[in-house]
Amino acid sequence: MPRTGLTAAEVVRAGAELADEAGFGRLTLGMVAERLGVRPPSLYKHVASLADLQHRIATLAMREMDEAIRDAMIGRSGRDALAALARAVRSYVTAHPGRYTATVGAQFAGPDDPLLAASSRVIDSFGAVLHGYGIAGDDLVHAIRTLRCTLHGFAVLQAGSAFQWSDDADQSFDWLIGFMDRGLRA
Amino acid sequence: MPRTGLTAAEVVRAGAELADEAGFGRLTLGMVAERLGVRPPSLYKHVASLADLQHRIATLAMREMDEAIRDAMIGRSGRDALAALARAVRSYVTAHPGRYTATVGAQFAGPDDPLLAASSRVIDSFGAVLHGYGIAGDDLVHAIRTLRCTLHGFAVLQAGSAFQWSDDADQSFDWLIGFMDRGLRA
DNA sequence: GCCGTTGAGCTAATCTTATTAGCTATAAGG
DNA sequence: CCTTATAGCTAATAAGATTAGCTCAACGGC
Repeated sequence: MPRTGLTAAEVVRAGAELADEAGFGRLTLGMVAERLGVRPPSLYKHVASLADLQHRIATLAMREMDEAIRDAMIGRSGRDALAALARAVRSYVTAHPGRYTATVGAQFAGPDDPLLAASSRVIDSFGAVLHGYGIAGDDLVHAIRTLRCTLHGFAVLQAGSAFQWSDDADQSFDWLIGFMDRGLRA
Repeated sequence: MPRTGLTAAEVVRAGAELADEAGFGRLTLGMVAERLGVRPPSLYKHVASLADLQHRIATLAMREMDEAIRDAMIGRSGRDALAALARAVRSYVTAHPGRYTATVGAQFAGPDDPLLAASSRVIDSFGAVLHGYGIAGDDLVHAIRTLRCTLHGFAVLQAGSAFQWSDDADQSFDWLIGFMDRGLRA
């Protein structure tokens, strides 16, 4: 019984990879265990349940996406920042559809939920973009929600490969960015 | 063994109601069977599997939403039509979160899939709105996709009750409509 | 009104997966 | 070297989907 020296982080990583490969909805603890070379019950030493693993994958996704967004937005503002943010989201979701899907149904467990913290950081980047558009006050919260809806909608459809977007996907995405840019100019 | 006289439509209806009540992700054949007063295996005389039931619920949702949208849009054009469409979607998703969620991961089974037909009719309404904005040609397909992303994003968040939107939800939704209206004016 | 056929609904059984209980031996600290 | 905490294991339970095969109610033809 050689100790594998597993950590919770490795379990979540394996789960995230499998979610991307097989689809979040098809993720099972058996798959994760096999990938890690252990038996399914052993995973319970690191995560509390399948639901817990799913929640951790969502948290990982939010953190990774936050980082990708921040990297992409450095030194940009206005429409340039908006486009960078949107493209970062698109890249992340395309590369990690399973992880993004984990965030879709995820609920915050409480005020200390790390998923909440990660989500808030992403929202902060939305706010930063809107700052460049001179949006503030009451409008700010409405605009943040609006931006979130739009990008989330794109991301959900992308993650579910619901797009039949033939070869003009890039053009449509550019159109989407222009659409948001116009919409944010009051 | 009194024959219940069940039909596939009734099974789907019961499934849709339960999805709205308990959450799409928690829907089980056992729940549906109990609601209908039969044993779980009996459902297989009407639907092929749980996945089939889920797909049929998605189809029902698309049809119902299509009808709601068409009713709401009658005699309207331009921003008025856009607002009517958006509000119809919002009403439907609020009333039927489980059914809408069924549409999220749904895939088209083929060119004859009734879900495809129902979805196409909804998309037609999107096109009708855009017609009022004078959008045509190459832009039309991009604008349809953009509108779909935005409304789908809102709907997914609404269905998942991911909004903490306190009491200013209506204002935010109005802002969303204004945002789309501005974005569609080229 | 009687008879045969169809199929709706049933019970029993199988399979997959999540999850718990309880054991064991490894690795780390003294 | 010895103690102890615990990672990982096997065995067992439970929920849920699904299949096999039975039975009898309803319907059409006579």
